[in-house]
Amino acid sequence: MTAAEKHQVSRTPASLPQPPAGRRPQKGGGTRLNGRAGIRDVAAAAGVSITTVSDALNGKGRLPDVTRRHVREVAERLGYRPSAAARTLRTGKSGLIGLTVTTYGEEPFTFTEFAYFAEMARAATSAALARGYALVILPAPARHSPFDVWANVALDGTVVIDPSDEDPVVSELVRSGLPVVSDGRPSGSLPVTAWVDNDHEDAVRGLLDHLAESGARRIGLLTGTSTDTYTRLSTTAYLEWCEQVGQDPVYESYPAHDPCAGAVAADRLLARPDRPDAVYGLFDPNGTDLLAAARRYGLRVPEDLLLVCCSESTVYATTEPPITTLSLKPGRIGNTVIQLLIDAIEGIGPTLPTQRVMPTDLVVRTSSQRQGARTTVSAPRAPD
Amino acid sequence: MTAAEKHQVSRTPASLPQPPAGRRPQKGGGTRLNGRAGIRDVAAAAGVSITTVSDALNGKGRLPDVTRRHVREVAERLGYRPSAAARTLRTGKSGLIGLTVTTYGEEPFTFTEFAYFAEMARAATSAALARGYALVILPAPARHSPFDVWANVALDGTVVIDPSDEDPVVSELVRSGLPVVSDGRPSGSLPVTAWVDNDHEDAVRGLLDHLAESGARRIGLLTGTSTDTYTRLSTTAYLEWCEQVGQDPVYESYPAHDPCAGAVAADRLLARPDRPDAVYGLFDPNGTDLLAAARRYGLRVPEDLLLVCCSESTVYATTEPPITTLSLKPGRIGNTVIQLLIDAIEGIGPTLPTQRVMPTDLVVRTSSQRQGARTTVSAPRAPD
DNA sequence: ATGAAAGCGCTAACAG
DNA sequence: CTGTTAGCGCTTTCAT
Repeated sequence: MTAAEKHQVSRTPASLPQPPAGRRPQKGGGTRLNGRAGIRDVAAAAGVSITTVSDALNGKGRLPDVTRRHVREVAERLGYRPSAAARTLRTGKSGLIGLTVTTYGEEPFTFTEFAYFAEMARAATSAALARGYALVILPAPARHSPFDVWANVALDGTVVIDPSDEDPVVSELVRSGLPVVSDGRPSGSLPVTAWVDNDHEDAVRGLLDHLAESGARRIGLLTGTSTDTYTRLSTTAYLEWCEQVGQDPVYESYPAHDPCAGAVAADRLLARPDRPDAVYGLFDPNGTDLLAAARRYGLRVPEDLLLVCCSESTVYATTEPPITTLSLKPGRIGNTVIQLLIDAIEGIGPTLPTQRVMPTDLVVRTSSQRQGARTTVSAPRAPD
Repeated sequence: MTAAEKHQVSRTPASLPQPPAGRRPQKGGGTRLNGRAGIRDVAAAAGVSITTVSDALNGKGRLPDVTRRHVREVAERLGYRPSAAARTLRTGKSGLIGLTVTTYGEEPFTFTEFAYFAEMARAATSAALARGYALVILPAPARHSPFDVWANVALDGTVVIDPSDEDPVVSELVRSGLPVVSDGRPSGSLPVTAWVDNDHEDAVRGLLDHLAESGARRIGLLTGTSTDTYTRLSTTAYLEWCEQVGQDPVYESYPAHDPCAGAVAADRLLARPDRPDAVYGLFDPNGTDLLAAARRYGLRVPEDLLLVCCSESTVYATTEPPITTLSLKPGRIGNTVIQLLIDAIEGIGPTLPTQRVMPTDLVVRTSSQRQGARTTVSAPRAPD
């Protein structure tokens, strides 16, 4: 006698059967699952076994087309929806990818706050969906958040945007064997599965060259006080470039996540005795702030001051004048991050770790083109 | 050593006698779970049963504090992470909430594309997280799209932004018993669990009054050709308002999801023989487009033309001149939607259906304040 | 106070 | 080709 038979119980509706051995409802019978049909209901209704149902629905076995079609029909008729939870438990794959962005400052949740994140997230979501995965938005690991949402979600992998040094959650995830791909080089020695980042140094050099082409003699930098790799690499590249062309560095730093501090720093930069005749701002709002500051000091852009900032915002196309921006192409990054992650999840691709450096895009507008400046482009620097 | 140690010693780890049928693999034994510790490993290591482990970790049973602490310690030491999949399967709750936005036009995925969605999603994510849920971004159900993703994720409920008429996925979800809360009144007879929306009619009346206060004699409208409730309600309110004050309606419609069409429509509106001296644009980009069109026709804002548009974008604070905007307060909506949905999921609150109408916010800037116009604000209309 | 056992619904070996 | 069976790892009565 099989276990099933042993547990078999008559489907007497209201009668209270004695509780011994099995309370299992009849196998082919009643509707469970919170009123919805389960795989066994479909099997019964279609007159096949649950295996056949599973195979028919997943295109797995080598069933005759008739059976397959029939089962699918019955399933449809019963409004059968397979339980994702059961499938996940069984297969160990949830089809879910976590997406986290490190929050700066006091803000609880800065997702979509900045054009960069918004676009990156959009692209990532889209790319994941295209490969059959969905994204779960998860909070940056605040120290001891109330619910540990992280623990309650079955993830196949995680994307981390701008992981901070030694991020505890990331290490934890990696240690537990979950693939983690980061947008931005991991600072410290975070052992991510892979990372994607821009070639920030190259971008800065290119844009400084562009400003110099436009006639800039002294280029200033608006940078951040934080130690993330973006800020660090960009600033270093600036300093090196200055040294190379023999210009004294002129820069102001401020805490990048403080919106007011940026405006103040922009002002400070233009108030200096060694006022630059061109400025590159590392952060999105710098363009607006610098423009405002320039106005206060009666500086015309681009006649008296050339301006470039790093931003994904479209507003700089319509400012007065339009401002040249460096785009990090977050969409491309989001897409790449997801491809890498899913490859890792599915065991495709190299056995890691992988890193991908993506190009940036300088969108040249009026603010960086001085009237009468040469428009020829200098030959690319020789690789040294 | 500690009480824990004592506990462990007194609890002689019962070497299990051979189970009757002997089919079951060793219960307290080896490490499964893809190399990670399972609840049974913890139980064995702590010298207790898996029940006790579960209770200890979930704060459920009435265990002595010592046991609880001991179990937690052991779990921590083994790096035990409970399987979310198993928990979900067992409890029927995943802690996951779906978030969908109906896509317009051909775009594959417009999530975060518009400031409204971005902010709404941000707030919703934040609110969900605060109550222990995470959001899963899901694609709008394109006609016969890979429905797969929807079927492969265990959802406790879903948020739908701007559901289209008779959205098949929504009906399907509702039919299968899943709570669905929509942002925006469901068009047609979509049987959502609850919905949240702005009082669009009131908003339009208020803003038209404001324009009239500022001296507008003929207010034009830039509206959409689509039939969604937002467009419909706003347009109707406009027409009724016109009738009420005895003004001939002056409006242009265009397909709202087409970015170029908006600029053209703005131009058309200002090119009319019965050119309005004030315009309200229903969609985000209308402000910029109208400003550009006004410039082309040599109209000064606000001297010759008053301008208001519905937008969440911050750019209108810094345009020349700054433009008055109607904010729908997407953050508030996102938060409310989530509260309603989680209440429904957890069985709190009214037995539905619920609907919540949220106020809007007119951010008055230069573009709607004609020089010399009265600045007093009319008393709010009495509730009728 | 603690443990044994029964599954949640599904998929994957392995028999027939 | 199709069915039987054994769990995936956890929560939960129920019995001790």
